[in-house]
Amino acid sequence: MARIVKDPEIRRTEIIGVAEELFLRSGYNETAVSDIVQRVGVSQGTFYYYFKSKEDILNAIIERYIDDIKVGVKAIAAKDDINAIEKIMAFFCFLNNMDQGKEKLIDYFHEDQNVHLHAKFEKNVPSNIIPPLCQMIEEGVQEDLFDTKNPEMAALSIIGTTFAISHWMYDKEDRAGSTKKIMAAIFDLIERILGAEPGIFMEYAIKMEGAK
Amino acid sequence: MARIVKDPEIRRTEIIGVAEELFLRSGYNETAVSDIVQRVGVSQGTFYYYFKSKEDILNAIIERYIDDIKVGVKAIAAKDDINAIEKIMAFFCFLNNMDQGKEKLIDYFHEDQNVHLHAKFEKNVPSNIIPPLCQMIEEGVQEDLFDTKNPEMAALSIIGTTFAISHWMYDKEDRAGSTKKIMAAIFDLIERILGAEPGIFMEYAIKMEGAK
DNA sequence: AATGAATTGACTGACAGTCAGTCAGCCCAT
DNA sequence: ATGGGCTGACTGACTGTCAGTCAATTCATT
Repeated sequence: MARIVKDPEIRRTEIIGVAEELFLRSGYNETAVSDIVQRVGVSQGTFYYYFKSKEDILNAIIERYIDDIKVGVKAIAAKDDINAIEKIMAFFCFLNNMDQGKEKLIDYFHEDQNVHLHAKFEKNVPSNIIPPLCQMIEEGVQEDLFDTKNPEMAALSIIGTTFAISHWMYDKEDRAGSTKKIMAAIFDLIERILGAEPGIFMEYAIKMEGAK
Repeated sequence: MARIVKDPEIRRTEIIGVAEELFLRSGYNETAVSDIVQRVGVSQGTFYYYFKSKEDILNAIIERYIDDIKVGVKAIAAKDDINAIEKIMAFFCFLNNMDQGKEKLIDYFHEDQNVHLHAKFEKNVPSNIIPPLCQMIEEGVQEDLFDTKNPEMAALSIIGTTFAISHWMYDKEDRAGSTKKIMAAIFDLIERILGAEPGIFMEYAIKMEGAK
């Protein structure tokens, strides 16, 4: 085959991109390293020059997602024109709307073939988003919007609750049904966990809806 | 090899038992089907006579765990000499103390090699324990111990919170440290989620501690 | 020209899964 | 009671696939 040398950075990114596409389309186990290299147009050896194993490239993909999240969340946390409640809401919108080109990440993850990807992702998310979320909560406590002794635990509880509910909704078939009702329930739970005034998140949601 | 015919029920159980042991000891990916059959003393073909794939036997193992949980939880839910708070606490003790012979399941699951097992497990737990947990919560609402409009969401939140915190604790090294403090934090969160009187879970915990 | 980094692709070993065939033990006709 | 037929548990050699290796080769730089 014609031998094309590229900047290692580019090559690496190229391989990751193709791997990601194939993993999401067909699943991690169902995608062979040979499928990846064929599509990139390099040899099997090149793959192993850049990644020490198939698992390794999966980690690299996950890391990219996590980095995207980190950047987005940091940007929200740094804003100074909105209060803690608005930040936490923006944070949720951001997480739920994260996509990978054409489709929502959250949709991909709930396909059964992607348990492995999903598990790795959820295992790594908390350590990266708890700190900024925690910071937002502390901010809210200072602003007297929230009342909690342990912001870290509250942050964990919110993340855990969100994961659990999103899994639950996916296993039910009628998930198209009542997004509104579920949002209300999540807001209610977050308010309780944070010790916020009942109904205040919904108020903000309506206000923000009206604003645009 | 000497040909020994056994009751299919026995054989199946035998194979599942060995597979479980090897998966937990060395991890799912690291255990070959040939390892399993060698140890059971049957041929490769026998394995595939009973299970349609390697993944299939993993599902069977998970199903056994889930069944154990179902039985335990049902027993707690059915008790009529304790109230909803005590039931929920009993439920947590039960989950945390579930073991597989010598060691806690929760410990196994947090070893990195067992992500696959763990992910499958957590994916299947909610649909089985939400209903009875939900029932306990409804009971508590009727007894005026809890105040929530949506017991199902509360149950999900509790499960999600518990998972998130237990993962979090495992990733921190200092987890031996302050079990007491974490328990207090979890109780606080559960009280908030359920709309229970602050501190009431801890009160019960102390009472129960004293009782034995 | 020499050095090292990038690339190749044929190769290996391991493993999941298959399949044609064997055999234990039961049932039933003689 | 006995043996022939039958079923379903069981065998193990075999296949195809795939992750990962490595010696050889080419390209870029100095």
